[in-house]
Amino acid sequence: MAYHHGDLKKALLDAAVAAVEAGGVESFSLRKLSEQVGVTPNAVYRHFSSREDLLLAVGDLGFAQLADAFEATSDRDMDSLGRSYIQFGLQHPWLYRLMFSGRRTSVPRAEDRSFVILQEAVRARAGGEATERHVLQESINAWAYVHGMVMLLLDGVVELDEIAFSF
Amino acid sequence: MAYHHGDLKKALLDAAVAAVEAGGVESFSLRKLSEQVGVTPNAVYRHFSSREDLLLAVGDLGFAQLADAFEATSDRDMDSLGRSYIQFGLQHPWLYRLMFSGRRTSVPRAEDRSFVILQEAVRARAGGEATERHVLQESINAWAYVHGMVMLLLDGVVELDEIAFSF
DNA sequence: AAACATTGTGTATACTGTACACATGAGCGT
DNA sequence: ACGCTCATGTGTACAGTATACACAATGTTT
Repeated sequence: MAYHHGDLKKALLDAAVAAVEAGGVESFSLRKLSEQVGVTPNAVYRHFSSREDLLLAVGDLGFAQLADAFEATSDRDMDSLGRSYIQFGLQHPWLYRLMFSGRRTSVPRAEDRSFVILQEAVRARAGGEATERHVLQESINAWAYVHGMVMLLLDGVVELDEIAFSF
Repeated sequence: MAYHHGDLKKALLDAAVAAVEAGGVESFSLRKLSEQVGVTPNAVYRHFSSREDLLLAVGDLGFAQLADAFEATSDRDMDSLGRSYIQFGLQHPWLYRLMFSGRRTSVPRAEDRSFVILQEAVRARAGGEATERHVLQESINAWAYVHGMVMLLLDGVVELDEIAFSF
């Protein structure tokens, strides 16, 4: 048997992301995952303390990807950022759901690159004379708006062609 | 053994709602549920074709409760309705999550009492000369906004005292 | 080469949803 | 009142799940 897989942790994470994106959290199984990677179920426990811990890591990876997509948007006005955000959600429906499934007691924010970019856009639009609290509140409002829109789209409550997205 | 429980279906549904509200979908177990109600696990299958089917019914019940709360709001302007909506979400965090967990291929809307009330509020604010399409779009926007806000609150991303909720 | 730590395997357990055959008893027609 | 029928429950069984614990294989350090 080939012990020492190479970088099993990364392999597991990648496969886990793929599995979640394919079928969602509910269909995700440690055993199936380990079999795919070609390793015993228990091997997973050397790198993650539990299934839940692994899913948490997958979620973090999702947030990182989202931040990447955010940084990659050329025009950093609120409208463009909003569209990027929604696009990401639609491209990674199950991963996005996992990120906001309430597993983590608190989703990162201050440390989050995405939120910083959003706040800058809000500040830019406000035009200089805006209190920090106002910027924060408007950022939250904007986030809530696009987040809700993604969720409604993912749930099939609304269709893309019937929404009028704008700030 | 006491066959014919009386109204087992209702008893199961009630207990299921309670279980979901207590610990969320992931901790929900058919066996624990049946034990609580005092019946064999398989008895459940006389009334629901699967665990998933049962959870779907629980979700529907959640939507009905939400509509009740919506109808109970005295001032049916958008602000009051929005606050009712958010309050419901915060009072039933796990149930609310279940309702928007993507189990149902499409969440009801046209048949939904809540959405009708929302549309009336939007129409009232628009002041008469608004196309139906515009009313629909604004309703969706409003829904996305409050829905996203509830989700961010439930996830602990934002706190109640730092949001500035308004339309 | 020998000792040690890391990272995998093997075995076992308790729990899950659910399929299938059977038992119970309520409500009906006679 | 009797027996038939059928809805609604039980009993048994199975495959799949996460995961705890002891052990084996490998990589690393001395």
